[in-house]
Amino acid sequence: MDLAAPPPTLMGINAYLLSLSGKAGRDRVADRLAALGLRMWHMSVLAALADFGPHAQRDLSNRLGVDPSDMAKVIDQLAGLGHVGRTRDDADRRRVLVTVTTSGRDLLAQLLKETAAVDEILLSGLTSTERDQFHRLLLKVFAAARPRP
Amino acid sequence: MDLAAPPPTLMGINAYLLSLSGKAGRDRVADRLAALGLRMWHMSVLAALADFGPHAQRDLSNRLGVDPSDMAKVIDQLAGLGHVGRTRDDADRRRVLVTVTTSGRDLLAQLLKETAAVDEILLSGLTSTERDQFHRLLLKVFAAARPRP
DNA sequence: CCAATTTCAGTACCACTGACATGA
DNA sequence: CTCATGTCAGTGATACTGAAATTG
Repeated sequence: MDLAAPPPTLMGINAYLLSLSGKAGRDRVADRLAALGLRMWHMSVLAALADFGPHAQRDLSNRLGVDPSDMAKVIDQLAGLGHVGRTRDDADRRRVLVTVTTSGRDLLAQLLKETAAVDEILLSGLTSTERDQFHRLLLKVFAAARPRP
Repeated sequence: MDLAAPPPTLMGINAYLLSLSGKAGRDRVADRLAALGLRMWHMSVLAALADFGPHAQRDLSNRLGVDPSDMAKVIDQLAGLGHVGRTRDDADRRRVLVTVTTSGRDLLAQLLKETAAVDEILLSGLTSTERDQFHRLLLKVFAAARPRP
């Protein structure tokens, strides 16, 4: 008996496979980003700002599904490194307008290379056609899994 | 601008999609199992015992990728509920032989129904053909993601 | 004496909760 | 006064670390 083989019963459960594959992927990304003192949320914030422009801090939390309490720390660190700028909104001075800097865009490009390398590992067993299929289906699963009302 | 839309840049990263979808699936399973006072590892242990027969505790840890320190607690709880039996191995008295009981098998069947319900949610956006495709590809991704030497 | 297995206590990390200050 | 926003300290769950006890 192969003592390393996973139980066939569990291999039939998509939630189980998804959960462990996701954790493995997250850990691999985390390892690579830890060398830069960053985590996945830092990349998410930079991507949201690059894609959609300046955000109020709360809008960033909503879009990325991150707790506002944690978002404060992430923005703090990115601002300290000069990757984002933080200015009070003149129209509504409760709001903090967060914008990405040039160095932030450069950092994002670097982080995307790291995640691409992880993707290459995760999808190493798939052909080019299968990778396209998987990504297309995973987007649908992501959309169905996300809503947590 | 849709303030809820996720950044397109992130939607291109499989590791990101996998990580969040996996977490969402794990949370949904956890919610359903929490009502029974159980977690995903309890189900994993029962499945391994049902599929492969009795295990030494350490072999269970290796097969499922769970820390031996945590496995002790999981086995303790399952034994307390009468779902597994624990006996010292006569051949090597350092080892504890864990076996699944009838009530353990019944519990496993019940837990599998819960995970099937979660799978139904996660795959709700996919056709029958797409579900087969996704599961087949996810198995390959799982195999590539698992090894953490 | 050294290695393997199980067990326990302590640590680190992450996500969330609740309370507070500021401002609309 | 009320509501929204941002900030901070604390909590709970999870995973790992290190050491002790038992046995080979």
